[in-house]
Amino acid sequence: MSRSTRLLDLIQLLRTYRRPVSGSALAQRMGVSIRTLYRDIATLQAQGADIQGAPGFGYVLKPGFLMPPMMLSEEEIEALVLGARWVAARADDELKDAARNALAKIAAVLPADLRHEMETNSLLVYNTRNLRLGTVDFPAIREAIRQGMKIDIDYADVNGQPTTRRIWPFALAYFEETRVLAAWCELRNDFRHFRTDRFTTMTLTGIRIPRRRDRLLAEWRRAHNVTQDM
Amino acid sequence: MSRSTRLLDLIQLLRTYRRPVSGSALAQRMGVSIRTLYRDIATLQAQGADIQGAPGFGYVLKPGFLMPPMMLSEEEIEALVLGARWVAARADDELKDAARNALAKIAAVLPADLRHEMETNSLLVYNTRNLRLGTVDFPAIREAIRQGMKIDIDYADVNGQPTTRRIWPFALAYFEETRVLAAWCELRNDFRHFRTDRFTTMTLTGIRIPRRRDRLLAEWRRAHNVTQDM
DNA sequence: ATCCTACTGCCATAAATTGACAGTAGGACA
DNA sequence: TGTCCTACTGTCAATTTATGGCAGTAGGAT
Repeated sequence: MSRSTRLLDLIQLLRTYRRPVSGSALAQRMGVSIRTLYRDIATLQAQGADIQGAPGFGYVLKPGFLMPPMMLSEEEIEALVLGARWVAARADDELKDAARNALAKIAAVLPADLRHEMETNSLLVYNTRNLRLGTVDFPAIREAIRQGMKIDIDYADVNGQPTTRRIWPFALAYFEETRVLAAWCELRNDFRHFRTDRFTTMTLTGIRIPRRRDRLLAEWRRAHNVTQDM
Repeated sequence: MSRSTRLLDLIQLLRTYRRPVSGSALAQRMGVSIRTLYRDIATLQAQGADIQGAPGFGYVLKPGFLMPPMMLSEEEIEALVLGARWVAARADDELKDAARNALAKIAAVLPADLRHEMETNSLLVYNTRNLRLGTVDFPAIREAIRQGMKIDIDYADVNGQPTTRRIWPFALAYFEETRVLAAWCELRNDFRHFRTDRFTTMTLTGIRIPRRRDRLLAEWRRAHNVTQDM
């Protein structure tokens, strides 16, 4: 048996256990040495499997590695597909792929009739307006927001010279034709909004933002009286 | 990338396609030679994946492969939430609720860390343009499309009197400020587009459309040379 | 203290993966 | 009919990866 099929089998085997299993038991079931079993576990963990092991205990696969079956109503499917299509039409390529992949994964765990509903959904999105986005690397921005990392940008203000600022990005707002990065600005020591088409450069610093993203977002909402109820 | 992770990725890639894909396209996406791609396909088939391939066509993955998809990635969650927020901001109330419910159902199957990611996602959607939608009952339109039911509308054409038409709606297109219903018009015996803000009345007839929605959509796409790749 | 277990490093051997090239074949289309 | 796009197979040499064994560390339960 090749290693790749063995890894798939190992996941399935782990899924059948509710209580911890020892590595040697798994190794015996898979017909490999204990050393190889440890390597297989490590590989699966590297791929995102939440396998917990403790000395003297054994292994358990925490749920959340594979998608469980789901039920959605027809209208919920319509909403998801429509939203994903807007993302595909309007966001960057990486997010577009992510939307496609998300729908495909959801479709795979829906019952057949709903999957058909999803595939033949006919709510379409067309955009006629041009986006003015600048040359910014949006995946990098989203990454920085997710990871809570400071970034440096050169920003051309409306009335003034371009300035270099270190900011703490926490939200990205999608408007019809532009996108605006909401951040805490170290230069101004306050919240500031940056239109992405006015960036000239952007550098990830790798420095952690000392505040939690959701806290910054909540504070910013209070400060600007902005609400978005989803 | 190791072969085992590549095989998993390949399944997921195949899941995102509904139409046949050529082996060379897949090979390019996966970053391997065509020869290796053929070997990977063969390996997956040997493990039970129902991948159908035909010379001159490409490959399709039939649903129902034993292995459920991997859990959603952070980026996929971002894409779904962003899309749902656009729906919530831009669609009718029923669809907005549906989007919210869909996210809740998805959140319910996510592991804790990803659920947190979903809840604190900070890609926002703001719309400044006004919608010109008329007084149409959008849930009823969507229902008619889903069920494949004819409807009667009074439509004020640009250059002429309002006319009453019986139409076969099969798609609803979301533009920035308007929505357009694509339908087969019994009056003109051809495809026609109806801006929803030019309807004065709309009546569900309860009469079945004698053609399948996806067929109408495909024919309309051919006739108008429209593509939407999701 | 001791037992069961997870986990790591190292190493020599064995096995697999890979890309390249050449070639066969099936279906669509002109 | 011929041409094009594609699936698919065989072979081979170079490279990469997998494997088992062994020695050793460490954590937790009794």
